[in-house]
Amino acid sequence: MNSQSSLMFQIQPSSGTPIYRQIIDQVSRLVISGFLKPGDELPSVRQAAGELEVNPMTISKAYSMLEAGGVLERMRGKGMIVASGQDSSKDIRKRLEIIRPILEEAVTQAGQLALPKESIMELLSELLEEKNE
Amino acid sequence: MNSQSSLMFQIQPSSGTPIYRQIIDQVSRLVISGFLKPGDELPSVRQAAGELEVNPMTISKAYSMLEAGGVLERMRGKGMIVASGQDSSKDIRKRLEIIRPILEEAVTQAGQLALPKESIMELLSELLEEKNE
Amino acid sequence: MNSQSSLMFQIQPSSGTPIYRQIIDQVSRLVISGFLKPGDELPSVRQAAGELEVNPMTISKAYSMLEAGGVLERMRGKGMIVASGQDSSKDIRKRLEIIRPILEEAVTQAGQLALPKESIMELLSELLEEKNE
Amino acid sequence: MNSQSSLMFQIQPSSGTPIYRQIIDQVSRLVISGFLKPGDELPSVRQAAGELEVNPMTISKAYSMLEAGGVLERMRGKGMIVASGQDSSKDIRKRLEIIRPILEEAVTQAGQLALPKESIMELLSELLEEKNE
DNA sequence: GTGGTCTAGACCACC
DNA sequence: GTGGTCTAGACCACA
Repeated sequence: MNSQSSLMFQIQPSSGTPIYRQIIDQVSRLVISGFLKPGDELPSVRQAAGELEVNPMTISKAYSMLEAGGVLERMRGKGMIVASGQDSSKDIRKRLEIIRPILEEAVTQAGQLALPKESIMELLSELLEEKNE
Repeated sequence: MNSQSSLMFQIQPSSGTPIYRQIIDQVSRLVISGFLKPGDELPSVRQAAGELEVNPMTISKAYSMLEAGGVLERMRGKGMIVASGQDSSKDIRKRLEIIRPILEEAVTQAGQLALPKESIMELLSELLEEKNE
Repeated sequence: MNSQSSLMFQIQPSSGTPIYRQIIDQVSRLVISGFLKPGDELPSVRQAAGELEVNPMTISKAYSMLEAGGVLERMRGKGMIVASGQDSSKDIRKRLEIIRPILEEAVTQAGQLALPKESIMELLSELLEEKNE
Repeated sequence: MNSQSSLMFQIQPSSGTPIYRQIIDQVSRLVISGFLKPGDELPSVRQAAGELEVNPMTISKAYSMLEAGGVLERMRGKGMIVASGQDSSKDIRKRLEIIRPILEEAVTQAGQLALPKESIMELLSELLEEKNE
Protein backbone atom coordinates (compact mmCIF):
# COMPACT_ATOMS: atom_id res chain seq x y z
CA MET A 1 0.00 0.00 0.00
CA ASN A 2 1.76 3.11 -1.16
CA SER A 3 -1.10 5.54 -1.58
CA GLN A 4 0.23 7.55 1.33
CA SER A 5 3.60 8.13 -0.20
CA SER A 6 2.24 9.11 -3.59
CA LEU A 7 0.27 11.81 -1.86
CA MET A 8 3.20 12.98 0.20
CA PHE A 9 5.23 14.66 -2.53
CA GLN A 10 4.26 16.65 -5.55
CA ILE A 11 6.81 18.08 -7.91
CA GLN A 12 6.58 20.34 -10.91
CA PRO A 13 9.31 18.99 -13.19
CA SER A 14 9.60 22.05 -15.37
CA SER A 15 9.49 24.60 -12.58
CA GLY A 16 12.32 26.99 -12.06
CA THR A 17 13.14 25.55 -8.68
CA PRO A 18 15.16 22.34 -8.79
CA ILE A 19 13.43 19.12 -7.92
CA TYR A 20 15.53 18.39 -4.86
CA ARG A 21 14.69 21.86 -3.50
CA GLN A 22 10.99 21.29 -4.03
CA ILE A 23 11.22 18.11 -2.00
CA ILE A 24 13.23 19.74 0.75
CA ASP A 25 10.77 22.60 1.05
CA GLN A 26 7.76 20.33 1.06
CA VAL A 27 9.09 17.95 3.67
CA SER A 28 10.22 20.83 5.84
CA ARG A 29 6.80 22.42 5.77
CA LEU A 30 4.99 19.14 6.31
CA VAL A 31 7.11 18.59 9.40
CA ILE A 32 6.67 22.10 10.72
CA SER A 33 2.94 22.06 10.14
CA GLY A 34 2.62 18.78 11.99
CA PHE A 35 1.47 16.65 9.06
CA LEU A 36 4.65 14.68 9.60
CA LYS A 37 5.52 13.86 13.18
CA PRO A 38 8.78 12.70 14.76
CA GLY A 39 9.30 9.03 13.99
CA ASP A 40 7.14 9.00 10.87
CA GLU A 41 8.75 7.12 8.01
CA LEU A 42 9.34 8.69 4.64
CA PRO A 43 9.00 6.85 1.36
CA SER A 44 12.20 5.08 0.41
CA VAL A 45 14.54 6.71 -2.05
CA ARG A 46 13.79 4.14 -4.72
CA GLN A 47 10.07 4.29 -4.17
CA ALA A 48 9.88 8.04 -4.30
CA ALA A 49 12.15 8.09 -7.32
CA GLY A 50 9.92 5.61 -9.07
CA GLU A 51 6.70 7.42 -8.38
CA LEU A 52 8.02 10.85 -9.20
CA GLU A 53 9.88 9.44 -12.18
CA VAL A 54 13.15 11.07 -11.26
CA ASN A 55 16.62 9.73 -10.64
CA PRO A 56 17.09 8.16 -7.18
CA MET A 57 20.09 10.40 -6.61
CA THR A 58 17.85 13.42 -6.79
CA ILE A 59 15.73 12.09 -3.95
CA SER A 60 18.81 10.97 -2.07
CA LYS A 61 20.28 14.45 -2.33
CA ALA A 62 17.15 15.98 -0.87
CA TYR A 63 17.05 13.47 1.98
CA SER A 64 20.73 14.01 2.75
CA MET A 65 20.29 17.74 2.99
CA LEU A 66 17.23 17.33 5.17
CA GLU A 67 19.29 15.06 7.41
CA ALA A 68 22.09 17.63 7.51
CA GLY A 69 19.51 20.22 8.48
CA GLY A 70 18.29 18.10 11.35
CA VAL A 71 14.84 17.56 9.87
CA LEU A 72 15.26 13.86 9.14
CA GLU A 73 17.20 11.01 10.71
CA ARG A 74 18.69 8.00 9.03
CA MET A 75 17.66 4.64 10.44
CA ARG A 76 20.40 2.41 9.13
CA GLY A 77 19.09 -0.37 6.97
CA LYS A 78 15.58 0.93 7.44
CA GLY A 79 15.11 4.31 5.88
CA MET A 80 14.55 7.92 6.80
CA ILE A 81 12.29 9.11 9.61
CA VAL A 82 11.36 12.52 10.91
CA ALA A 83 13.95 13.54 13.49
CA SER A 84 12.99 13.30 17.12
CA GLY A 85 13.79 16.90 17.87
CA GLN A 86 11.34 18.07 15.23
CA ASP A 87 8.23 18.88 17.18
CA SER A 88 5.81 20.80 15.08
CA SER A 89 5.85 24.16 16.71
CA LYS A 90 2.32 24.76 17.80
CA ASP A 91 3.51 28.27 18.36
CA ILE A 92 2.09 30.23 15.47
CA ARG A 93 4.66 32.96 15.92
CA LYS A 94 7.49 30.61 15.06
CA ARG A 95 5.76 29.50 11.91
CA LEU A 96 5.00 33.10 11.02
CA GLU A 97 8.71 33.86 11.06
CA ILE A 98 9.12 31.45 8.17
CA ILE A 99 6.91 33.41 5.82
CA ARG A 100 8.18 36.77 7.03
CA PRO A 101 10.97 37.02 4.43
CA ILE A 102 8.66 36.60 1.46
CA LEU A 103 6.21 39.11 2.87
CA GLU A 104 9.09 41.53 3.40
CA GLU A 105 10.07 41.14 -0.23
CA ALA A 106 6.47 41.79 -1.25
CA VAL A 107 6.45 44.96 0.83
CA THR A 108 9.66 46.14 -0.79
CA GLN A 109 8.25 45.61 -4.25
CA ALA A 110 5.01 47.30 -3.29
CA GLY A 111 6.98 50.29 -2.08
CA GLN A 112 8.79 50.61 -5.38
CA LEU A 113 5.44 50.43 -7.11
CA ALA A 114 4.06 53.13 -4.85
CA LEU A 115 1.10 50.96 -3.95
CA PRO A 116 -1.17 52.00 -1.09
CA LYS A 117 -1.39 49.76 1.91
CA GLU A 118 -5.12 49.16 1.53
CA SER A 119 -4.80 47.77 -1.99
CA ILE A 120 -2.17 45.27 -0.98
CA MET A 121 -4.07 44.12 2.05
CA GLU A 122 -7.16 43.69 -0.06
CA LEU A 123 -5.34 41.61 -2.66
CA LEU A 124 -3.81 39.38 -0.02
CA SER A 125 -7.20 38.91 1.55
CA GLU A 126 -8.68 37.84 -1.77
CA LEU A 127 -5.90 35.38 -2.41
CA LEU A 128 -6.30 33.86 1.05
CA GLU A 129 -10.02 33.43 0.48
CA GLU A 130 -9.46 31.77 -2.90
CA LYS A 131 -7.13 29.31 -1.23
CA ASN A 132 -9.86 28.24 1.16
CA GLU A 133 -12.41 27.56 -1.52
CA MET B 1 29.16 61.75 -10.21
CA ASN B 2 25.50 61.07 -10.69
CA SER B 3 24.11 60.79 -7.20
CA GLN B 4 20.72 59.79 -8.48
CA SER B 5 22.01 56.66 -10.08
CA SER B 6 23.67 55.42 -6.95
CA LEU B 7 20.32 55.66 -5.26
CA MET B 8 18.46 54.17 -8.16
CA PHE B 9 19.62 50.59 -7.87
CA GLN B 10 20.20 48.35 -4.95
CA ILE B 11 21.37 44.81 -5.34
CA GLN B 12 21.92 42.02 -2.87
CA PRO B 13 24.90 40.11 -4.22
CA SER B 14 24.31 37.02 -2.12
CA SER B 15 20.61 36.80 -2.78
CA GLY B 16 19.07 33.87 -4.51
CA THR B 17 17.87 35.93 -7.44
CA PRO B 18 20.48 36.70 -10.09
CA ILE B 19 21.82 40.21 -10.31
CA TYR B 20 20.56 40.95 -13.81
CA ARG B 21 17.05 39.95 -12.68
CA GLN B 22 17.24 42.26 -9.68
CA ILE B 23 18.12 45.14 -11.97
CA ILE B 24 15.42 44.38 -14.50
CA ASP B 25 12.77 44.11 -11.85
CA GLN B 26 13.80 47.28 -10.11
CA VAL B 27 13.92 49.39 -13.25
CA SER B 28 10.58 48.02 -14.35
CA ARG B 29 8.95 48.91 -11.08
CA LEU B 30 10.52 52.37 -10.97
CA VAL B 31 9.19 53.06 -14.45
CA ILE B 32 5.72 51.77 -13.85
CA SER B 33 5.44 53.63 -10.57
CA GLY B 34 6.40 56.91 -12.19
CA PHE B 35 9.73 57.37 -10.40
CA LEU B 36 11.32 57.11 -13.81
CA LYS B 37 9.57 58.96 -16.61
CA PRO B 38 9.87 58.61 -20.40
CA GLY B 39 13.09 60.26 -21.53
CA ASP B 40 14.86 59.96 -18.21
CA GLU B 41 18.45 58.80 -18.57
CA LEU B 42 19.73 55.71 -16.85
CA PRO B 43 23.24 55.45 -15.45
CA SER B 44 25.76 54.24 -18.01
CA VAL B 45 26.75 50.62 -18.00
CA ARG B 46 30.22 51.53 -16.75
CA GLN B 47 28.95 53.79 -14.03
CA ALA B 48 26.35 51.36 -12.78
CA ALA B 49 28.84 48.51 -12.90
CA GLY B 50 31.35 50.56 -10.95
CA GLU B 51 28.96 51.61 -8.24
CA LEU B 52 27.34 48.22 -7.82
CA GLU B 53 30.71 46.49 -8.08
CA VAL B 54 29.34 44.21 -10.69
CA ASN B 55 30.55 42.95 -14.05
CA PRO B 56 29.60 45.46 -16.80
CA MET B 57 28.35 42.54 -18.86
CA THR B 58 25.70 41.96 -16.21
CA ILE B 59 24.40 45.55 -16.45
CA SER B 60 24.54 45.40 -20.20
CA LYS B 61 22.54 42.21 -20.25
CA ALA B 62 19.87 43.71 -18.01
CA TYR B 63 19.62 46.86 -20.14
CA SER B 64 19.38 44.82 -23.31
CA MET B 65 16.55 42.77 -21.92
CA LEU B 66 14.77 45.90 -20.75
CA GLU B 67 15.20 47.30 -24.24
CA ALA B 68 13.83 44.10 -25.75
CA GLY B 69 10.87 44.43 -23.41
CA GLY B 70 10.19 47.96 -24.59
CA VAL B 71 10.92 49.54 -21.22
CA LEU B 72 14.14 51.30 -22.29
CA GLU B 73 15.41 52.80 -25.51
CA ARG B 74 18.97 53.07 -26.71
CA MET B 75 19.93 56.66 -27.59
CA ARG B 76 23.10 56.64 -29.63
CA GLY B 77 25.78 58.51 -27.77
CA LYS B 78 23.55 59.17 -24.79
CA GLY B 79 23.03 55.73 -23.39
CA MET B 80 19.74 54.28 -22.28
CA ILE B 81 16.59 56.27 -21.60
CA VAL B 82 13.13 55.29 -20.50
CA ALA B 83 11.09 54.47 -23.60
CA SER B 84 8.55 57.02 -24.73
CA GLY B 85 5.65 54.62 -24.67
CA GLN B 86 6.20 53.88 -21.01
CA ASP B 87 3.63 55.92 -19.19
CA SER B 88 3.47 55.27 -15.52
CA SER B 89 0.23 53.46 -15.16
CA LYS B 90 -1.91 55.40 -12.77
CA ASP B 91 -4.15 52.39 -12.70
CA ILE B 92 -3.48 50.74 -9.38
CA ARG B 93 -4.95 47.47 -10.56
CA LYS B 94 -2.29 47.07 -13.23
CA ARG B 95 0.46 47.70 -10.72
CA LEU B 96 -1.17 45.31 -8.29
CA GLU B 97 -0.91 42.53 -10.85
CA ILE B 98 2.85 42.83 -10.59
CA ILE B 99 3.00 41.89 -6.95
CA ARG B 100 0.29 39.26 -7.27
CA PRO B 101 2.72 36.39 -7.99
CA ILE B 102 4.78 36.94 -4.88
CA LEU B 103 1.68 37.23 -2.74
CA GLU B 104 0.39 34.02 -4.26
CA GLU B 105 3.59 32.29 -3.32
CA ALA B 106 3.28 33.64 0.22
CA VAL B 107 -0.27 32.29 0.41
CA THR B 108 0.87 28.88 -0.78
CA GLN B 109 3.56 28.70 1.87
CA ALA B 110 1.17 29.92 4.52
CA GLY B 111 -1.24 27.16 3.58
CA GLN B 112 1.42 24.51 3.96
CA LEU B 113 2.29 25.98 7.33
CA ALA B 114 -1.35 25.88 8.36
CA LEU B 115 -1.33 29.53 9.29
CA PRO B 116 -4.62 31.32 9.92
CA LYS B 117 -5.61 34.18 7.67
CA GLU B 118 -5.70 36.70 10.49
CA SER B 119 -2.08 36.11 11.51
CA ILE B 120 -0.80 36.63 8.01
CA MET B 121 -2.82 39.76 7.46
CA GLU B 122 -1.58 41.11 10.74
CA LEU B 123 2.06 40.43 9.89
CA LEU B 124 1.74 42.04 6.48
CA SER B 125 0.11 45.05 8.06
CA GLU B 126 2.99 45.41 10.51
CA LEU B 127 5.56 45.17 7.76
CA LEU B 128 3.78 47.79 5.68
CA GLU B 129 3.71 50.14 8.65
CA GLU B 130 7.42 49.62 9.34
CA LYS B 131 8.12 50.51 5.74
CA ASN B 132 6.42 53.87 6.13
CA GLU B 133 8.35 54.88 9.21
CA MET C 1 16.33 -11.71 33.06
CA ASN C 2 20.07 -11.43 32.87
CA SER C 3 20.82 -8.07 34.40
CA GLN C 4 24.49 -8.37 33.60
CA SER C 5 23.91 -8.48 29.88
CA SER C 6 21.85 -5.31 29.86
CA LEU C 7 24.77 -3.56 31.44
CA MET C 8 27.31 -5.18 29.21
CA PHE C 9 26.57 -3.39 25.97
CA GLN C 10 25.70 0.13 25.15
CA ILE C 11 25.05 1.30 21.66
CA GLN C 12 24.36 4.71 20.20
CA PRO C 13 21.95 4.06 17.34
CA SER C 14 22.45 7.42 15.67
CA SER C 15 26.23 7.37 15.90
CA GLY C 16 28.41 7.38 12.85
CA THR C 17 29.90 4.00 13.60
CA PRO C 18 27.78 1.02 12.61
CA ILE C 19 26.09 -0.96 15.32
CA TYR C 20 27.90 -4.23 14.67
CA ARG C 21 31.24 -2.37 14.98
CA GLN C 22 30.21 -0.83 18.28
CA ILE C 23 29.44 -4.28 19.63
CA ILE C 24 32.65 -5.84 18.37
CA ASP C 25 34.77 -3.06 19.80
CA GLN C 26 33.07 -3.15 23.16
CA VAL C 27 33.29 -6.90 23.61
CA SER C 28 36.93 -6.85 22.55
CA ARG C 29 37.79 -4.21 25.09
CA LEU C 30 35.83 -5.88 27.87
CA VAL C 31 37.69 -9.11 27.22
CA ILE C 32 41.11 -7.59 27.01
CA SER C 33 40.55 -5.55 30.15
CA GLY C 34 39.51 -8.63 32.12
CA PHE C 35 35.89 -7.62 32.69
CA LEU C 36 35.02 -10.66 30.64
CA LYS C 37 37.05 -13.80 31.38
CA PRO C 38 37.52 -16.99 29.35
CA GLY C 39 34.39 -19.14 29.67
CA ASP C 40 32.06 -16.25 30.53
CA GLU C 41 28.78 -16.46 28.67
CA LEU C 42 27.54 -13.67 26.47
CA PRO C 43 23.89 -12.73 26.18
CA SER C 44 22.07 -14.71 23.52
CA VAL C 45 21.51 -13.14 20.15
CA ARG C 46 17.80 -12.83 20.83
CA GLN C 47 18.26 -11.37 24.25
CA ALA C 48 20.83 -8.82 23.18
CA ALA C 49 18.76 -7.91 20.14
CA GLY C 50 15.70 -7.42 22.29
CA GLU C 51 17.40 -5.27 24.89
CA LEU C 52 19.29 -3.14 22.43
CA GLU C 53 16.26 -2.93 20.15
CA VAL C 54 18.35 -4.02 17.25
CA ASN C 55 17.97 -6.50 14.42
CA PRO C 56 19.13 -9.98 15.59
CA MET C 57 21.10 -10.28 12.38
CA THR C 58 23.25 -7.40 13.55
CA ILE C 59 24.13 -9.12 16.82
CA SER C 60 24.73 -12.37 15.03
CA LYS C 61 27.07 -10.70 12.58
CA ALA C 62 29.06 -9.12 15.40
CA TYR C 63 29.34 -12.43 17.27
CA SER C 64 30.42 -14.23 14.11
CA MET C 65 33.15 -11.73 13.48
CA LEU C 66 34.30 -11.96 17.09
CA GLU C 67 34.38 -15.73 16.69
CA ALA C 68 36.38 -15.40 13.50
CA GLY C 69 38.78 -13.15 15.37
CA GLY C 70 39.26 -15.75 18.09
CA VAL C 71 37.70 -13.64 20.83
CA LEU C 72 34.58 -15.73 21.28
CA GLU C 73 33.78 -19.42 20.93
CA ARG C 74 30.49 -20.99 19.95
CA MET C 75 29.32 -23.57 22.53
CA ARG C 76 26.61 -25.73 21.03
CA GLY C 77 23.42 -25.25 22.96
CA LYS C 78 24.97 -22.70 25.27
CA GLY C 79 25.59 -19.81 22.95
CA MET C 80 28.75 -17.76 22.83
CA ILE C 81 31.46 -17.73 25.47
CA VAL C 82 34.73 -15.94 25.77
CA ALA C 83 37.43 -18.03 24.09
CA SER C 84 39.82 -19.90 26.29
CA GLY C 85 42.92 -18.38 24.81
CA GLN C 86 41.77 -14.90 25.68
CA ASP C 87 43.71 -13.97 28.74
CA SER C 88 43.23 -10.44 29.81
CA SER C 89 46.51 -8.90 29.02
CA LYS C 90 47.94 -7.45 32.16
CA ASP C 91 50.45 -5.72 29.97
CA ILE C 92 49.37 -2.13 29.86
CA ARG C 93 51.41 -1.48 26.75
CA LYS C 94 49.37 -3.96 24.72
CA ARG C 95 46.14 -2.36 25.86
CA LEU C 96 47.53 1.06 25.12
CA GLU C 97 48.07 0.09 21.51
CA ILE C 98 44.33 -0.26 21.15
CA ILE C 99 43.59 3.36 21.91
CA ARG C 100 46.60 4.62 19.98
CA PRO C 101 44.69 5.04 16.69
CA ILE C 102 42.02 7.27 18.14
CA LEU C 103 44.60 9.38 19.94
CA GLU C 104 46.52 9.70 16.69
CA GLU C 105 43.41 10.95 14.97
CA ALA C 106 42.89 13.45 17.79
CA VAL C 107 46.46 14.67 17.36
CA THR C 108 45.97 15.09 13.62
CA GLN C 109 42.86 17.17 14.14
CA ALA C 110 44.54 19.21 16.83
CA GLY C 111 47.37 19.97 14.43
CA GLN C 112 45.00 21.24 11.79
CA LEU C 113 43.33 23.38 14.39
CA ALA C 114 46.70 24.77 15.45
CA LEU C 115 46.10 23.86 19.06
CA PRO C 116 48.99 23.97 21.53
CA LYS C 117 50.07 20.78 23.24
CA GLU C 118 49.33 22.10 26.70
CA SER C 119 45.67 22.83 25.95
CA ILE C 120 45.04 19.37 24.62
CA MET C 121 46.77 17.67 27.52
CA GLU C 122 44.76 19.77 29.91
CA LEU C 123 41.46 18.92 28.25
CA LEU C 124 42.24 15.21 28.23
CA SER C 125 43.17 15.39 31.87
CA GLU C 126 39.86 17.02 32.73
CA LEU C 127 37.91 14.42 30.81
CA LEU C 128 39.73 11.58 32.53
CA GLU C 129 38.96 13.09 35.92
CA GLU C 130 35.28 13.50 35.06
CA LYS C 131 35.15 9.85 34.14
CA ASN C 132 36.37 8.84 37.56
CA GLU C 133 33.80 10.84 39.46
CA MET D 1 50.16 29.16 -11.07
CA ASN D 2 48.30 26.54 -9.12
CA SER D 3 50.86 25.44 -6.62
CA GLN D 4 48.79 26.92 -3.85
CA SER D 5 45.70 24.93 -4.67
CA SER D 6 47.55 21.69 -5.01
CA LEU D 7 48.80 22.17 -1.49
CA MET D 8 45.39 23.08 -0.17
CA PHE D 9 43.77 19.67 -0.28
CA GLN D 10 45.05 16.21 0.35
CA ILE D 11 42.89 13.17 0.07
CA GLN D 12 43.39 9.52 0.81
CA PRO D 13 41.39 7.80 -1.89
CA SER D 14 41.15 4.44 -0.23
CA SER D 15 40.39 5.70 3.24
CA GLY D 16 37.24 4.69 4.98
CA THR D 17 35.94 8.25 5.05
CA PRO D 18 34.39 9.39 1.78
CA ILE D 19 36.30 11.88 -0.33
CA TYR D 20 33.74 14.64 -0.05
CA ARG D 21 33.86 14.32 3.75
CA GLN D 22 37.64 14.56 3.76
CA ILE D 23 37.40 17.79 1.81
CA ILE D 24 34.69 19.22 4.05
CA ASP D 25 36.69 18.44 7.15
CA GLN D 26 39.89 19.88 5.77
CA VAL D 27 38.36 23.10 4.56
CA SER D 28 36.50 23.54 7.83
CA ARG D 29 39.64 23.14 9.87
CA LEU D 30 41.69 25.35 7.57
CA VAL D 31 39.10 28.08 8.03
CA ILE D 32 38.85 27.65 11.76
CA SER D 33 42.59 27.62 12.21
CA GLY D 34 42.94 30.81 10.21
CA PHE D 35 44.87 29.34 7.28
CA LEU D 36 41.91 30.36 5.15
CA LYS D 37 40.46 33.77 5.85
CA PRO D 38 37.10 35.30 4.88
CA GLY D 39 37.19 36.28 1.22
CA ASP D 40 39.91 33.82 0.25
CA GLU D 41 39.14 32.00 -2.97
CA LEU D 42 39.05 28.24 -3.18
CA PRO D 43 40.27 26.26 -6.16
CA SER D 44 37.55 25.85 -8.77
CA VAL D 45 35.57 22.65 -8.88
CA ARG D 46 37.14 21.60 -12.15
CA GLN D 47 40.65 22.47 -11.04
CA ALA D 48 40.40 20.63 -7.75
CA ALA D 49 38.78 17.67 -9.50
CA GLY D 50 41.61 17.56 -12.01
CA GLU D 51 44.38 17.71 -9.45
CA LEU D 52 42.84 15.23 -7.07
CA GLU D 53 41.78 13.06 -9.99
CA VAL D 54 38.23 12.71 -8.80
CA ASN D 55 34.90 13.47 -10.38
CA PRO D 56 33.94 17.17 -10.36
CA MET D 57 30.63 16.28 -8.73
CA THR D 58 32.46 14.98 -5.70
CA ILE D 59 34.13 18.36 -5.22
CA SER D 60 30.90 20.14 -5.99
CA LYS D 61 29.11 18.13 -3.36
CA ALA D 62 31.67 19.06 -0.74
CA TYR D 63 31.50 22.74 -1.68
CA SER D 64 27.71 22.72 -1.60
CA MET D 65 27.64 21.25 1.86
CA LEU D 66 30.23 23.73 3.07
CA GLU D 67 28.05 26.49 1.67
CA ALA D 68 25.00 25.05 3.39
CA GLY D 69 27.00 25.01 6.60
CA GLY D 70 27.88 28.66 6.25
CA VAL D 71 31.59 28.04 5.80
CA LEU D 72 31.78 29.06 2.14
CA GLU D 73 29.92 31.53 -0.04
CA ARG D 74 29.17 31.27 -3.72
CA MET D 75 30.26 34.19 -5.88
CA ARG D 76 28.11 33.73 -8.94
CA GLY D 77 30.13 33.29 -12.07
CA LYS D 78 33.31 33.50 -10.04
CA GLY D 79 33.71 30.66 -7.65
CA MET D 80 33.65 29.87 -3.96
CA ILE D 81 35.14 32.04 -1.24
CA VAL D 82 35.38 31.70 2.52
CA ALA D 83 32.22 33.19 4.02
CA SER D 84 32.47 36.61 5.59
CA GLY D 85 31.10 35.49 8.93
CA GLN D 86 33.88 32.94 9.28
CA ASP D 87 36.43 34.64 11.43
CA SER D 88 39.00 32.23 12.65
CA SER D 89 38.29 32.04 16.30
CA LYS D 90 41.46 33.12 17.99
CA ASP D 91 39.79 31.83 21.09
CA ILE D 92 41.51 28.54 21.79
CA ARG D 93 38.62 27.36 23.90
CA LYS D 94 36.28 27.37 20.92
CA ARG D 95 38.69 25.34 18.88
CA LEU D 96 39.19 22.97 21.78
CA GLU D 97 35.48 22.21 21.76
CA ILE D 98 35.92 20.75 18.31
CA ILE D 99 38.29 18.03 19.38
CA ARG D 100 36.45 17.37 22.63
CA PRO D 101 34.20 14.64 21.15
CA ILE D 102 37.06 12.53 19.92
CA LEU D 103 38.89 12.87 23.21
CA GLU D 104 35.71 11.87 25.02
CA GLU D 105 35.50 8.77 22.89
CA ALA D 106 39.14 8.00 23.68
CA VAL D 107 38.39 8.33 27.38
CA THR D 108 35.42 5.98 27.10
CA GLN D 109 37.54 3.37 25.36
CA ALA D 110 40.31 3.80 27.89
CA GLY D 111 37.82 3.24 30.67
CA GLN D 112 36.64 -0.03 29.15
CA LEU D 113 40.27 -1.07 28.86
CA ALA D 114 40.87 -0.17 32.49
CA LEU D 115 43.83 1.96 31.57
CA PRO D 116 45.40 4.25 34.18
CA LYS D 117 45.29 7.97 33.58
CA GLU D 118 49.04 8.33 33.58
CA SER D 119 49.60 5.87 30.76
CA ILE D 120 47.10 7.61 28.50
CA MET D 121 48.52 11.04 29.20
CA GLU D 122 51.98 9.75 28.47
CA LEU D 123 50.96 8.21 25.15
CA LEU D 124 49.19 11.40 24.06
CA SER D 125 52.26 13.40 24.99
CA GLU D 126 54.46 11.17 22.85
CA LEU D 127 52.14 11.44 19.88
CA LEU D 128 52.03 15.22 20.16
CA GLU D 129 55.82 15.36 20.22
CA GLU D 130 56.12 13.11 17.18
CA LYS D 131 53.83 15.45 15.33
CA ASN D 132 56.12 18.37 15.95
CA GLU D 133 59.20 16.65 14.66
C1' DG E 1 35.19 31.04 -17.14
C1' DT E 2 32.20 29.63 -12.74
C1' DG E 3 28.95 26.28 -10.07
C1' DG E 4 24.22 23.68 -10.35
C1' DT E 5 21.29 20.05 -11.74
C1' DC E 6 20.04 15.77 -13.50
C1' DT E 7 20.64 11.13 -15.52
C1' DA E 8 22.20 6.30 -15.85
C1' DG E 9 24.56 2.89 -13.92
C1' DA E 10 27.76 0.72 -10.82
C1' DC E 11 29.34 -0.88 -6.29
C1' DC E 12 29.37 -0.82 -1.21
C1' DA E 13 27.85 -0.93 3.81
C1' DC E 14 24.35 -1.79 6.85
C1' DC E 15 20.27 -4.11 8.86
C1' DG F 1 15.49 -4.43 1.77
C1' DT F 2 17.72 0.46 3.07
C1' DG F 3 20.75 4.76 1.95
C1' DG F 4 25.73 6.28 0.48
C1' DT F 5 29.30 7.10 -2.74
C1' DC F 6 31.39 7.72 -6.99
C1' DT F 7 31.77 8.02 -12.04
C1' DA F 8 30.92 9.78 -16.78
C1' DG F 9 28.64 12.78 -19.39
C1' DA F 10 25.19 16.10 -20.58
C1' DC F 11 22.93 20.67 -20.33
C1' DC F 12 21.86 25.11 -18.06
C1' DA F 13 22.35 29.74 -15.63
C1' DC F 14 25.30 33.26 -14.34
C1' DA F 15 29.11 36.82 -14.68
